[in-house]
Amino acid sequence: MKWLSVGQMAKLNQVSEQTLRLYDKEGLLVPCHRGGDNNYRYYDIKQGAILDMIQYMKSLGMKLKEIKFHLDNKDIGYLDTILHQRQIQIEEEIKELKFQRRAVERTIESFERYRAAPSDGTIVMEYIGKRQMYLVDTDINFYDQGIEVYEENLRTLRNRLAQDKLPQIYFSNAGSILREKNLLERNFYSTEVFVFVDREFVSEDLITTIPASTYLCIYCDNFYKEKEAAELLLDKIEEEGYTICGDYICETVAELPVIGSGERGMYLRLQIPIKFELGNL
Amino acid sequence: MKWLSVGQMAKLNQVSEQTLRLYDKEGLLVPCHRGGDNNYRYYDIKQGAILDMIQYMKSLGMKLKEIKFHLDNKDIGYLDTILHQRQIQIEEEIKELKFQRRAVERTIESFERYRAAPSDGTIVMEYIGKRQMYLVDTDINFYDQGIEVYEENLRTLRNRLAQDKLPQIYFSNAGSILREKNLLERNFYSTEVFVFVDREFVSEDLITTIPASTYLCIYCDNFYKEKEAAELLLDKIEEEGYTICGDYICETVAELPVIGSGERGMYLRLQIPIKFELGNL
DNA sequence: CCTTGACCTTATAGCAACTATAGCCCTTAT
DNA sequence: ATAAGGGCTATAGTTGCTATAAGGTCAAGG
Repeated sequence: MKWLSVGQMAKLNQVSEQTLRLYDKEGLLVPCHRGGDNNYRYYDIKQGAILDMIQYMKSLGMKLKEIKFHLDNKDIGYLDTILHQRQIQIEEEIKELKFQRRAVERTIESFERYRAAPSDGTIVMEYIGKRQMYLVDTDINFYDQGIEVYEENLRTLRNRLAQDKLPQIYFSNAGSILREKNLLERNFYSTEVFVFVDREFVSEDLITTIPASTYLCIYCDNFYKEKEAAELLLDKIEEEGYTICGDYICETVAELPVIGSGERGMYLRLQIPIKFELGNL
Repeated sequence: MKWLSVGQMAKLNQVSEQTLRLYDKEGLLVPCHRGGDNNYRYYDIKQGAILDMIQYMKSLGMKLKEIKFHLDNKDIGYLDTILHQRQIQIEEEIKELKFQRRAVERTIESFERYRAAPSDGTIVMEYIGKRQMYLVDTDINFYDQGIEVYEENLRTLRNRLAQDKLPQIYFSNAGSILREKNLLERNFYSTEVFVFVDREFVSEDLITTIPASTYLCIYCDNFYKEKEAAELLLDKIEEEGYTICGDYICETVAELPVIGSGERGMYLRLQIPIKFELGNL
């Protein structure tokens, strides 16, 4: 029967010596012998089985103290319970990661769109497919009062998002909606903010769908210029004789991490859905 | 322009006051004003945008110091890099979790099989389907030298498993194989240990496949009784006139967390594949 | 005017599972 | 004699908070 020193035991089991000393101190894995004079730790190779058990339990998300309790009490039924708990936990973690994956993808797309986007003030016609949004009506018109109130509305949106247990990560692409009726009157009155979401990740009843349409869009790099840019857009629509056929959407194409002024650095795409009079075709 | 106190800012943004104070101290989010006399922190609601950014970066797996560096340096390209890194990382994490999910499932099954298993010494005939294993030849015969050498072989297996980047979690169901040639001569000589793995999770070239077969099995609750039990099995096969048609497998049905003696608590299923002579049908 | 309670301040310790470092001992080989 | 290589213990650092203590501030009511 040969004994192993900490170093040997550590190498054999791919853990650090420190870890073994810690496990000793915590009573998780006490070396089977201590050198009488030099006080060295000596392990039996068979103790590797305990180390396996510890690592297995650790991978199940158990804490060292739980593991110790476990090894001390040799309670087999308990492990079974933990395995089932862990199974549920794993499902949740996978779901969460899939959420995140989509959100990161979305952000990358958004950056790409930002890079490829026309410069500030450009007016373009774009066809935009059907979109889903998570919409919140805050009952507070932010066009009246400037960015503070808009921020407050965003907080509300965020909190609702949390309430409905949707990932905060969607929050990186917020926007606002101005209803057709107000738009036609050039009455900038909106109390509704939203984030775009994915149909497959969010339950039906929380979603508002925006139909596909051709939009006349203007790009805008500053929150304060939104109204002005939107007016330009409306002028253009009148000039060309297009017909507005839905709500105005102010979409944050990219939220920039550069917040020099202490305010959001935004790149906006303002969108008005239009259709053409027969004569224009 | 109204200021928010820590408490208000915290409530509005769903973080704790402590967290805000920490971010202040670390220079991540410094309140825009400090009350002259009372030294209270006062935030501008617009600073919520920075908090959003921080939380977003945090969700991307960045550390506070990295985030600070980032906010200080306003480096937009870097964020893009991080997003791509995070994407890869998420993929890996999902893969790892799927691995784990399967492994936990496997362990639960294994417990169930243990509970339903015949008692020690029972001989049963069982049909067992095709199985995949990750096999390692250690060149050291453990039947010669007892459990220490077997343990050493398991260490080798584990290290190879790690080398090939397979999840350690498979390790909970190890076993050994005794080749047909040696089996027929009742020569207990084996240098090969294995873990069962799932085809879909492990690349082809690392896998050894065991064909489906009818097996004569004996159950055994102790490592030291393996040889003896296996002899009984061989006796039975001779007695019944069955023909051995493959390698002997010693499978750990359940590794018990109960390690009173400091040794592995095992429940083994010893398996010998057989076919029937025509006359026996 | 004083108290009460809600709110703010700072500083310090705790968590979890290690890792890293310092300061020391012992053995063996050069 | 000394240097290398192992071992020992004790302590501090890591990360992003949370919790607590001990005290200052503020608005309202008796």
